[in-house]
Amino acid sequence: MTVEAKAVTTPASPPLTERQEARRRRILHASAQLAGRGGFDAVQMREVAEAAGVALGTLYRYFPSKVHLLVATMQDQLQHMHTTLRKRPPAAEDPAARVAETLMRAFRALQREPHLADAMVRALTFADRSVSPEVDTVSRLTTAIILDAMGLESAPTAEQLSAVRVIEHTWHSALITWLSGRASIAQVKIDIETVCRLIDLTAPERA
Amino acid sequence: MTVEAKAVTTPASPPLTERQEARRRRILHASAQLAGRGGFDAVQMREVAEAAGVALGTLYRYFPSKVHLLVATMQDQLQHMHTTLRKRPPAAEDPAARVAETLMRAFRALQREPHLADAMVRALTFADRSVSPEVDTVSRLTTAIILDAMGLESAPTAEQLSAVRVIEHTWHSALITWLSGRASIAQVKIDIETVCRLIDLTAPERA
DNA sequence: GCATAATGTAGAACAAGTTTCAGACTTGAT
DNA sequence: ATCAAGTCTGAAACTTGTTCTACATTATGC
Repeated sequence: MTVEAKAVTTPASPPLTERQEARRRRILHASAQLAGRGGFDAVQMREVAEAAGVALGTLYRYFPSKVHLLVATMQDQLQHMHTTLRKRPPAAEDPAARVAETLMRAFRALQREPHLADAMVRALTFADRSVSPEVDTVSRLTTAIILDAMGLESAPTAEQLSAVRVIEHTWHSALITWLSGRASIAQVKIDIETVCRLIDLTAPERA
Repeated sequence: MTVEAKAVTTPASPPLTERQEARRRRILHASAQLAGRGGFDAVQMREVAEAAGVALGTLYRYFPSKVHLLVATMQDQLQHMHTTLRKRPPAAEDPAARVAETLMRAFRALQREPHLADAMVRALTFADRSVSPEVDTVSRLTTAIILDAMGLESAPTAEQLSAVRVIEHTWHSALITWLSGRASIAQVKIDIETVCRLIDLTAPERA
């Protein structure tokens, strides 16, 4: 039996009423919608507010900046992705290949909505300290997805966690180079496969 | 005798007059100056123009956007870094350690000017397609630095180039996490050392 | 049910990146 | 030396993220 990842969710500061939850949802939906065509620049706060049927001030109460909004959007999308990926776990045998397979699956999903990917990833890497908690949540989610894919029997070692961190770095940065047209899909694939080799290197057996 | 990296410079589109070269230099200096305290946000185009003693329109003729300006600033700084690093090549024996040592040295240099680092790295990862050529130049420079540090006897293999790409990804992304306060200096060090292990993995001897 | 604090709305106002434009200044070829 | 083309300047205008304000609506404790 493989290790279950702990639930990775927001701390849910104050409980929201139903209408508030609905507003929040409408906002995130509008955000993803606008991001879907046009990417980062197309997500204009006024438009998001209008599309969500909410005043600009309210939008800012829910998400204190455009970057907060887009990072929350990413969190939302990642959640979906995680459940989707869990449905059909990677087929490969060794952990490295499983992780590579999972990331490539995620990558193909992103390719279907490149503009949305652009908005989310750009926001993620552009986020400054004021967005750290939210970005951290996204990071934990990503880590959970990768650890899931590894299908470990037991808790990961410190070395393995380091490898996962590096994989995450590569994942984000490779996405950026692809989104900005400086790397091909094939190149991203190679980069992912290359970095996943670190997993073999840090397998506990080899100590 | 180790392989000499080819010169990595800008294509130098139209030759600039002396006064233009001086203007360009003043602009870059002002940019680095302002970035040095305050980071990305402190680099305000009007202020750069004023500090450089040029009109706003002129600034935009030289650098078509703030991101272009900051990426050019990074290019400039990297150039310095490269020559500085070359003066004292890394002491370690194996290539992986040499690269890690070099990157850590660069990292320490950045730590001395964290705000400047912030401005440059944020601009680099935020850059969209319109800045691709400039970002590419920065990337080639970084690659050159890493290959230099490896101290190869012969031209790098495709595998080694992949490893270098991944190292670069990790380098940028790790810097981001450090700059946004989500990773400690120690953590960045670990990440760098972890990813550098890929170099051993791709050494031609092991084929 | 009511007082009140919190939340939401509309819209103006502000900040900084970017664009535009008319006129002055350089430069380079003749 | 002169004319044309290209460059620079100063200043205003425009765009979009963000903040603020005055007022309406909703939620909550009593």
